Amino acid sequence: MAFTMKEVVERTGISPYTLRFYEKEGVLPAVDRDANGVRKFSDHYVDCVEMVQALRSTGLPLAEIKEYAELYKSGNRTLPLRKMMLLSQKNKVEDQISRLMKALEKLNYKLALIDAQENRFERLP
Amino acid sequence: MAFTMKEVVERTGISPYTLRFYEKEGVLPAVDRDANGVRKFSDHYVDCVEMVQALRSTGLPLAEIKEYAELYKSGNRTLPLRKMMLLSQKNKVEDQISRLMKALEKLNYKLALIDAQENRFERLP
DNA sequence: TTACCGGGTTACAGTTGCTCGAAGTCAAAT
DNA sequence: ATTTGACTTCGAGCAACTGTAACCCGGTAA
Repeated sequence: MAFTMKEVVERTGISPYTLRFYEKEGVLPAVDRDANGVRKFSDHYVDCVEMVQALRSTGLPLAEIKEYAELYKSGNRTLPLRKMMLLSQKNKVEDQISRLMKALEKLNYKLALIDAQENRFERLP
Repeated sequence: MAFTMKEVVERTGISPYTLRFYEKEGVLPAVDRDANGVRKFSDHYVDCVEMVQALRSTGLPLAEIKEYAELYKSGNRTLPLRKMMLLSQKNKVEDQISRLMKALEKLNYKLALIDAQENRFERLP
């Protein structure tokens, strides 16, 4: 199952610029190419892309994602370290979620104020 | 109630660099100064800072926060527009939260895999 | 055949949102 | 007297893209 660049872009929502950028930076491994040098992405590669995307979406810097990828390549010896990284990131994500919830509350509060304000206008003689 | 820069930094967690940057960019209004040109922040100003922080923490670009601030300055005439901005941002925040939840699930899944892996090691003869 | 399309390459400039250092001023505190 | 901690402007640097330029290459359609 080999995907084209276009398909991977559709599947992941990551732009081709970014995919190439990740590859260049070593965040993603070098992609297989066909005879013409055209990238063909394997299922497993797409899984990698999705993992990078997930980590990135939590704000983990590329440098650390790269580190994680390298640990992954180094085999099972690095499992405990990778586990620690994931646990630490899990905590950060939980923090982020609660911060977003707070922001959401603030937004709702502001919206409620605006509603009150609007109703005051409507009640003017 | 006037606060010093230091107090505002402590209260909001925003760095002095960033506060000055926001002011310079017009995201925050010009601050009152004392005779020596030292910034003194009013209660209301700190509220503004917190609103900017909340909006920013949701990923709203500074340009749009600035726009919002300008609408705010223009008075009640702009209420409906501001309401729409807040509603749109509310939706985005909800999206973000659900994306983070997904990322969290993925992390938990990976962690579960690692646990399974670790247990397999422990069971080796 | 020619034209176009969609892919490839390198290289580099631009954007956003900070983050920080340099280099200087000034006033109050030790 | 000196240190502390504000302030100023300017400008560089960073992360993570995002996009442009200028080129190549192979397959398909008119």
